[in-house]
Amino acid sequence: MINLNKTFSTTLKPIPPYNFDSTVLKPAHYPDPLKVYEAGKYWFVLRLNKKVYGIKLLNKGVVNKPEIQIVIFSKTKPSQNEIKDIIEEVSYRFEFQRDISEFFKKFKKDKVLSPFIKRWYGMHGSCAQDLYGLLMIGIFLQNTVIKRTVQMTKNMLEKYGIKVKFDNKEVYYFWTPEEIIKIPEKELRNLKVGYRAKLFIKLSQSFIKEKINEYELRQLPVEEAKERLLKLYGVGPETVRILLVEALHHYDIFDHIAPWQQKIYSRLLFNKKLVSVDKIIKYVNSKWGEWAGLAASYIWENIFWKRKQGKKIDWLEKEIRL
DNA sequence: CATCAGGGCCCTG
DNA sequence: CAGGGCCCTGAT
Repeated sequence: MINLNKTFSTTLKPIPPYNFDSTVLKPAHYPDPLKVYEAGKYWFVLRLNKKVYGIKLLNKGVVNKPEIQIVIFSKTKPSQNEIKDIIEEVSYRFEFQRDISEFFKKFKKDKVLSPFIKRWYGMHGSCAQDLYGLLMIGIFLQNTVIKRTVQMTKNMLEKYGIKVKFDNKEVYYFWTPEEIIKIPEKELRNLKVGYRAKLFIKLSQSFIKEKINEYELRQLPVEEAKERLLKLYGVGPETVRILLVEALHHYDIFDHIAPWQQKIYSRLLFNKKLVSVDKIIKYVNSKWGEWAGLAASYIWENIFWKRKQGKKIDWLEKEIRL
């Protein structure tokens, strides 16, 4: 267990509109011990430049005049440069400086989208993990049910991850690639991750050897980033979609739908049980173009927020199998 | 008790 | 390009 103390705090001003809660928390995600959320508050662990920080975000503003207090917890007092790097990284992950007002201007009167925009005005995409961390999550999701995904995540984090205590919260984060490649595959398999054990090792080796540079990937156009990520062993169309949309924040891609998602989109967009994947993709892209990915997320997250807020949606429960 | 699909992907033929 | 196999687990 790593104990961290409060060492720095400041207030940031994201570009409006910025909706804090719907940006930091994505109820469509499976429950994990990687963050703690309370209304207007968010705790997570940041691994940056070989150091470990606890980060607390506090909503101090409103959607049209957003202010976020960021509190840094660390072992030693961070230097000015360290602080600058941390703030830059957190700003990227939560899109404090991304102006998406164009999206709202363009679609506030859109027949389909307008009610969702009204409800979640200022919601951005976000990802508290780095690319490597999200990739690990992507592997946990492969070819299984959510219950087992949750179990595998817990097993692996408790054995090989780091448990960080700060601000009276306990939050986990992932191991480093360097650490996990030293573990024999058999030992990983003992944690009931199955064939994924091999993937964790191979992928971690790729991150070290091929020097997969997240910062470089962030600069690439979506198709180029996609091409590079698909070269990774164990990364296919669904995992790459997760990485592109969440870790690399691409709003302009909507080209893959897994079967369980197909059922949900069919209901949400067409009010039908099952519409072909091809038809859904064409519909979303033709309607919302370069904003297709973000538009889809407004419709997608909305139903999961309703669920989180206690609304019973029988057909949805059947599809997500928690 | 046995069988099987599941929030994919790789490999083979 | 289709289809089998992979790990394990809860559901049937």
